[in-house]
This record gives sequence, structure tokens and C-alpha cells, in this order.
Amino acid sequence: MIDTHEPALDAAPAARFDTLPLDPKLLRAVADSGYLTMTPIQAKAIPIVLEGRDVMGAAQTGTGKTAAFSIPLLQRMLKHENPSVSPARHPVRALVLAPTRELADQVAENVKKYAKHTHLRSTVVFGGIDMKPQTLQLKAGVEVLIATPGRLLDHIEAKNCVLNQVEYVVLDEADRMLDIGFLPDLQRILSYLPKARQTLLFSATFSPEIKRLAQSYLQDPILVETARPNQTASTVEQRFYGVTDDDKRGVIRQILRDRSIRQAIVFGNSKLGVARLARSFERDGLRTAALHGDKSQDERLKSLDAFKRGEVDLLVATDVAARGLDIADLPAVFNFDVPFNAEDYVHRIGRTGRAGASGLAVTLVTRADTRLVADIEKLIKRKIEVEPFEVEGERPRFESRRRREEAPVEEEAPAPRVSRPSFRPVAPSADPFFDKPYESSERVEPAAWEKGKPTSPAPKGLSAYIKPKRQVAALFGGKPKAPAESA
DNA sequence: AAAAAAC
Repeated sequence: MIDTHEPALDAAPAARFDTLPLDPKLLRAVADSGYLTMTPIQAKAIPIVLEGRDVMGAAQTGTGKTAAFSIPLLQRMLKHENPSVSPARHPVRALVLAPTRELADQVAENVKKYAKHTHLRSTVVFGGIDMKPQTLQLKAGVEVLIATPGRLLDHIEAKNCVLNQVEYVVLDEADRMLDIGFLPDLQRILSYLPKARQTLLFSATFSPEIKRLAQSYLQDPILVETARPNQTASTVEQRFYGVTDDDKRGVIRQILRDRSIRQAIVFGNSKLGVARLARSFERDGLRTAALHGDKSQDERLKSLDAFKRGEVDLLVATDVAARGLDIADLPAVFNFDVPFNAEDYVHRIGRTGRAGASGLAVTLVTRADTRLVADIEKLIKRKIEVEPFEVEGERPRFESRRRREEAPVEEEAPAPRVSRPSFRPVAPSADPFFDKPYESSERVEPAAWEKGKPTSPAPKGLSAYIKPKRQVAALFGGKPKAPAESA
């Protein structure tokens, strides 16, 4: 298990929302939502957003980033009406972009909640569903538009919305939005917006490359971070079990049973794998729903809703569910596959342990995952111990059959065995890297973000993505594979 | 080794 001790970074008593210079309409909505005090990211970011500054905000998963940008933006929109435009025309004044449809939907729900006592209208547009109702909403006029990139471009090109009056832009899960897969769409969208605007970037993970790239989209920004970047919530118990592929399903079932886990998300790396895994759990009698990009949008929303309502126990999902989704009191997350990007590990396990609740995150590790685990270890700056797992019951079918041929046995209650992917746990390392103290930075001007880095303009485009060569830790006690062998 | 986001 990972040492989750965190230094107390924000010892000051939590400030209340009603100490902020907010319109009574917004304070009432906040109170309606049941919120009294601010989380650290909210306490730090809201005053700065109110000042009109560009912000890059980094805070742990599940600490209220959505409210941290939407509440102060609504306040600014109430206070600074655009005098050149009649309010009756409802031009889009604030644009929020999110990387998945479900997340856009969730953000929109929150914005609506905070704006409900104001005259400000909002709507959400994303792909996979009929454009017409969205078009009608847009033509009726909205001040706040929440969107995924592809569908927004469709609406822009169809002239269903005009974005030349946008004063505020938010990139939720900003590091993903600036990722190579989204960047072209993002740049096209930004090209339709006025240059003079306030831009906010929020995420739980920001790599140094992305931080640098992000600066080219911000003006004189302030970095707000409330914990060491890329940090996982200290309330989440993280475990890594070394297993074989054949044992993975059984291990999950066993943990669910042994720990009496009510509900969990199981993450897989591929759509096909997730679909198969979901069917397998279904056959085992678990109430299961699948969520991935090959499902219709209708099915996706139904799966998520059923899970949130507690009608299904297991949500088997790709990384479409990794980021941002707020599922109340989710007790556990399983990584059936180790994620390809270490950042996604942080986001996946961030679905549990939200808002200070406790949670369990189990990652199943096979011998082939050595490098990926080393990447995670490096990102979260914590020593990872891969533990052996004691499996109850029979071996997976093909193995037990083979064993029977060799030595026929009178099978009674099968003895527990250890799932052994033929590696040994990591030896404790003396690497001081993992115990580096965290230096809190409340207001850091961009130049200081990258100490010692060249002060030349931030690189635009692909050069920002060239990562340094990854180092393979001798995680399983073995040597890194020779190139000839790995082919 | 993949996923996501438009039709």
C-alpha cells in the first residue's frame, strides 16, 4: 500500500462562501446546494477569477473545481453586463469546453444550478444526439454555453451560434483539451473567439509540457494550486496487485466480496475489452453496465444514470469515464488494465474518495505492465509496492485442465494460492526523489513556473509533446527487456 | 499496446 501521508497544506479554517463579494442570487443558489464553506481550490481561485485574471488551476480530483470557476464567472457576468449588446439578445458570453460528453453534461447541470436564480441562461451541446433541439436552444439565446469540441464546431459552421461576443473561456480537464488529439479542434474554436477575454484552465494533472503550452493561451496568468500537482487524494487506499491475466476477473470478484464493496467502476483500456469484461461480470450475476465510445449516446447516458442511481453495482468503462465524473460516495475503483497514461491513473482513481470520503483503488498489474507502473510511480511521486495476491478457489480453466492431466487429483476445497506473474515485489528504495518536500506556491507568475527553462515563447503545436525518454525502473527485480527480445 | 471528440 502507498503511504498517503500528506502535509497539511491548508491549515487555515475553511472560509465560508458568504464571505465572498457575490450577488445574493448566487449565494442563495450556493446555499440551496448545501455548500457552506469553500474547498481550498475554491478559496484560492474564486477571488482571482473575480479580479478578472487568467487562471491555471490545479487541484486534486473531487475538490470542487467546477464551482471554483462557474460561480465567479457567473458573478462577473452579472456585474459586468456588456453595454454594447442588448441583454435581450442573449449572446454567448461564456464558453466552457470539456473532453467528454458526459462531463459536459455534468458541468452544464452544475452551471444551471448556480445560475438558477439569475437571468443568465445556459445550455450544453455535444455529439451523438440530434442537433435540432440544441440548435433551437442556441437560437433562443444563451449566455453560458457548455460543449464538447466536435459538436460545437458543427454548430459554429452551421451558424447556429456566434461566438464573437465571448468574454470568458474555460477549459475543463485542460491538459486533456490541450492534448494532441484535441488541439486542432480547440485551436479552430479559439480562432472564432475575441482575443480580449478571460481564460481559465482547470485540471488535476498538468505536465510541465502542458503547463508551458498552456501559457500561449493565457494572458498574464496566475497559477493556483492547492496540492502538489498530479497528486492523488490522501483518502484513497491505493493497492497494486501482481496477477496473471487469467486471474484478473476472479481477483476483482474476490475483493468485492471480501471487502463487501457495494459499488465500483472497473476501468479497461479498450472498448472491446470493456464490452467483453462487462458481459463476463454480467454472467457472474453482478449487476453490470458498460460505458465506452462504441455505445450509442443514449446507452452511455443510461449506463451512467443507472450506476449513479445504484441500480447497477459495476460500471465497466474505458477512459471516457476517467475524468471529472462526480459519482457520490463511490467506494472503489479497479484498474483491470493499467492505464497507458500515468495522468489517467490519477483521474481514474479520483472517481473515488471524493469530497473527503474514503475510497479504495486497486490496480491489477501483470508482468507486461512494468513500465506503466514505473510511470505512475514517477508521476505521483510515491513508492509503489506491487503485492502478491492470494487467490481463492480454482485456477482458471485451461490451467487447471492441464494440471489435471499431469497429476489427477481428488479435488476438495482448493487451497488458496498466490497469483504469480513471476515477479517479486519492489525492494524499498533509498531514492530521495520520492520524499521530496512539497513547496506550496500560492501565486506564481508564469516565468517562475519553469525555473531554469528557456524564456523563449512557449512552444506551440507538436514540439510541446516530445517527451524525454522514459526510464524503466527495475520494478519487478528484472532487467529492462533487451530490444531484440521485445520485438 | 488506446480512448476521446462530428456527421
